[in-house]
Amino acid sequence: MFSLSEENYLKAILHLQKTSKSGVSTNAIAEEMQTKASSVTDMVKKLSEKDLVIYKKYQGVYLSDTGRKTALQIVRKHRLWEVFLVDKLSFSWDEVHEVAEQLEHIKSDKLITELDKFLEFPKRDPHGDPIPDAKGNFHVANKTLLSNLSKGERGTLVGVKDTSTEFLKYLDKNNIALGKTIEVLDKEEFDESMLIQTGGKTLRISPMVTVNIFIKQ
Amino acid sequence: MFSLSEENYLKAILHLQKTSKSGVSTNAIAEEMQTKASSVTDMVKKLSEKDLVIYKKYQGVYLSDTGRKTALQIVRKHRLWEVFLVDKLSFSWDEVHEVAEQLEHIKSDKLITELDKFLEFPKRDPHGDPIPDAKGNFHVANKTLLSNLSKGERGTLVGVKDTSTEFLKYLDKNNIALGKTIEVLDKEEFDESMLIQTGGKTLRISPMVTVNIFIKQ
DNA sequence: ATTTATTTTTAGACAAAACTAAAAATAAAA
DNA sequence: TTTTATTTTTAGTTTTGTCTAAAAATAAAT
Ligand SMILES: [Mn+2]
Ligand SMILES: [Mn+2]
Ligand SMILES: [Mn+2]
Ligand SMILES: [Mn+2]
Repeated sequence: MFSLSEENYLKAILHLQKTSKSGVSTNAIAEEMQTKASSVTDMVKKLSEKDLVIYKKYQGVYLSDTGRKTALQIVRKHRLWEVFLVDKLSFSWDEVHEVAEQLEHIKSDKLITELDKFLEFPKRDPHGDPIPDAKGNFHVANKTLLSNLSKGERGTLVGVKDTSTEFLKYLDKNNIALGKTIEVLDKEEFDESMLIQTGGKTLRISPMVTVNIFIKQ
Repeated sequence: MFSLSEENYLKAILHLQKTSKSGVSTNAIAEEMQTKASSVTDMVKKLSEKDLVIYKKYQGVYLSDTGRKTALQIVRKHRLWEVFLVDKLSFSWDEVHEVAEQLEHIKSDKLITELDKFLEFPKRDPHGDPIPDAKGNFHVANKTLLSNLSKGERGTLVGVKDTSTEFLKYLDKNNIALGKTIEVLDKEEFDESMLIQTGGKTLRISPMVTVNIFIKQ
């Protein structure tokens, strides 16, 4: 259907449009895809030809309905494979992304239907992100950043914003994990750092950490 | 490491060199890969540059040690994925090939190690073909074609030579399956057709069938 | 409202992997 | 052993996706 490259562009645009009211800029896509702006312009023209995006010169790019649907199916595959790797093949959550980046491009409807069934229809991936269903629908959790909590408040860790290996390994090292309760024992006004309690331990974390953890209260 | 195309060429050459004492010809590769001879020459030069094959103009091509090793790892991945699809995702043996052709190119050592473990180190794929281990070693079964059996002889079906969907579906339809016992009730001299008994049924099969079934006596 | 800076697009080039058409080498036939 | 047929290689294109460098458009600053 679509090339590996086209699929990656669609996914990148889907990701970027969540954090911008207007169209997604050429430079933003280039940054996200680790490529050059001129390459982005070329590809965006091609996607526009195929009616996967709406594009007017210098005006940024928007996903069309089919473009959005296609992108959501790639995301679905990516996240289902991540669940597979963690639940069945004992990967840790910081090891799955690279492999899922490859697996998400395998073309087979039956494969993904059966994988979903085999995994017992998971609703979230190992990082807490929702898994779209076959029609592209998914449940958006009402979550907030840990940085928004005040002293004395508590909640459950339901997701991470930064999914880099470095960050995830840092969390592992400090016993901070998905599903665990976090309580804000203290919040330093000066640097916005927090003293938290989780997994039976008390530790101080910097704002770089608190703005990358999603909490459900 | 190697491109998808390079990997497919190596696999094709590995496959072809089993049935030819001398070097594998350009035309044979072209036929196997559904491409043109000129394309093969180009790629063979490239593989030769990378020391994956030994190639002298007009003399055919041979796999080098690293070429053979690489090809065997692709075969290993292909067959492990086929086992996964049949054993875990309820694919039938005639549906797996196309998907395995894609999955065999996923690059991750951990993935294949863990998959092997998850499947409990299978020795053969759903078509009875041996699965090379991480070092490229595999067990060659002493099997013979059903067509070589005489009236009265029997054996177990341990493999198929033709793995096309059409052939496999024909076998399914007639209750002929891997692991089942087959007894030759009669052999017609004139057209080499056979009357066989398997799965509690008696049926007559043509030589097109008998030369594509491997038996262990 | 100009000037300056930034972003985006165009123009031209390149590498990978395929193709067609023609030339060269090898194999088969006369 | 010539002649003919087949196989293989070369030469020149094409497509996809990328790049650099330069031009054009938009945004920011004076
Ligand atoms: Mn991921
Ligand atoms: Mn994820
Ligand atoms: Mn196969
Ligand atoms: Mn097989």
